[in-house]
Amino acid sequence: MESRDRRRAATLAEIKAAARRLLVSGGSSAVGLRAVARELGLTPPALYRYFPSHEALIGAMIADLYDELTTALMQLQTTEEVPDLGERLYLLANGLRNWGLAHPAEFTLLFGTAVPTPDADDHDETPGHQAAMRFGDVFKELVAQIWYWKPFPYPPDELLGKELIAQLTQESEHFQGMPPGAIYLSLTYWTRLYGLICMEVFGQLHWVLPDAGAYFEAQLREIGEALGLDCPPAD
Amino acid sequence: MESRDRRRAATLAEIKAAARRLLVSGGSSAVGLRAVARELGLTPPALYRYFPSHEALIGAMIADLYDELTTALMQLQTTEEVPDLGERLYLLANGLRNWGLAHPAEFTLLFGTAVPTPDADDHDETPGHQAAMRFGDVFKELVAQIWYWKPFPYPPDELLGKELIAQLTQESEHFQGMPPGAIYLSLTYWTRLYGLICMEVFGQLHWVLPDAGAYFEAQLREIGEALGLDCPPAD
DNA sequence: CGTTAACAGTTAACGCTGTTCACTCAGGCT
DNA sequence: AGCCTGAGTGAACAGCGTTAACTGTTAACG
Repeated sequence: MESRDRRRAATLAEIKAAARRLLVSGGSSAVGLRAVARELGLTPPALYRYFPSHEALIGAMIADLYDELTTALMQLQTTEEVPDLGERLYLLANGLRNWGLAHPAEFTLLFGTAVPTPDADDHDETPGHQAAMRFGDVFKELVAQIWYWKPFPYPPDELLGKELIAQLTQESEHFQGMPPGAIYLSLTYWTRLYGLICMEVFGQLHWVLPDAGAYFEAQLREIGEALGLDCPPAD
Repeated sequence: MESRDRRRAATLAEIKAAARRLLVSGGSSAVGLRAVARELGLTPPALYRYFPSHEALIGAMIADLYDELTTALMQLQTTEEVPDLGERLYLLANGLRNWGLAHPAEFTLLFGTAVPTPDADDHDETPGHQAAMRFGDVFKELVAQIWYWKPFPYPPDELLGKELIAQLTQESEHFQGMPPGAIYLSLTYWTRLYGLICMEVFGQLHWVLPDAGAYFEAQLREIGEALGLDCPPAD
């Protein structure tokens, strides 16, 4: 006999699975409360035993997607033994890109939606936010590893300005004590990667490059080189 | 007495104005057909005299927003006399950023939504697509001006790979005959700008930098320097 | 000038959505 | 055994995009 909580957890998983299915097949607008209920052979109000609102369901799905992406990227780096840190950066970047291209609906939900500002008063810790931070940590960790394995050259503080240096210094603890200039450079490459992948997944790059694969690789090579890693050569 | 077409054009403008108002105040989901009608004191079916569907209304709004952004950026470069091309790049980049920060809902609608792939068969020329291309041309033009004013150093072809070079060469005509390496560099900076602004507007940067202004300026300085332009110093 | 046709706009309705309330009914706990 | 929690249902409400049939006004044409 299945324990009550177990049954509940099972249906909860089924709900999220159905929601995910609808998201993939029809985009975020297709994942409606009624549609999910229909998918499970339930009546709409039944779902309110599991989620207080439609928005909460979407939020839970976002958190799950972040976690899925995070573990997928981490596995990509650990399963295949990769002693080379350059290879790991390459795997991480390509993994993120491939995930986005393979799951455009999910990617759009995670990265193409404006997240409400934390309001600065109290960091509203929704599950989605926490999962997003865990996702960011993957990159931060790798970057710190690269730094402490072989420090890379970074721009002098004068170029960045006092204010930015101050802000970056405050973030130093989250980057395992890296100097602000190195954090700046890491951030630069992170935003470059993000912009690249967003533009490609959102189709914003089609107008100039029908296939952005080669472009992405070149960018990756450039970044790896700047970080002092040896990357596979072009062609 | 107002001509019939004039009255029609007027109401059409009012509809789009109301839609815009709703977009600003409540995000894209607030732009409903019925809500727009309510805003104008009309009944919902009346709007079908002006737009064949709700989606068409949104599409028209997207096209308008692209055009508004495009002309705003062009005016920014022409009204104030700016002989210096570095200043113009600075104005363009900051103009785009400021527009995005000032109009997050509109920005999200334009850049945070996956545009359906052109299907490669026949470039479906919706008004939105055309307007998006006009927007892209602003950047292409400025970059070409900078290039022909004072060519900037670009990476050697060996670093980019044959395939990418071939793709970029094909786009050379849209960049006024610039060499592929220079197009590559221009594209690099465009994607960097895009990623930077997207991350900031979508709130993806809050987690590491509460105020991305200084960071953005440093990035801009870096880009300007690489293009051989003199930019204002930090602080 | 009078007729006609096009057009803006309305009312009513359909099926859809998220959400709430009152209810049933089975399972687990004391 | 009896109660009670909780999963699930049915009916209903308001709002959504959309369609059809209808009204009145207004421009155009014989």
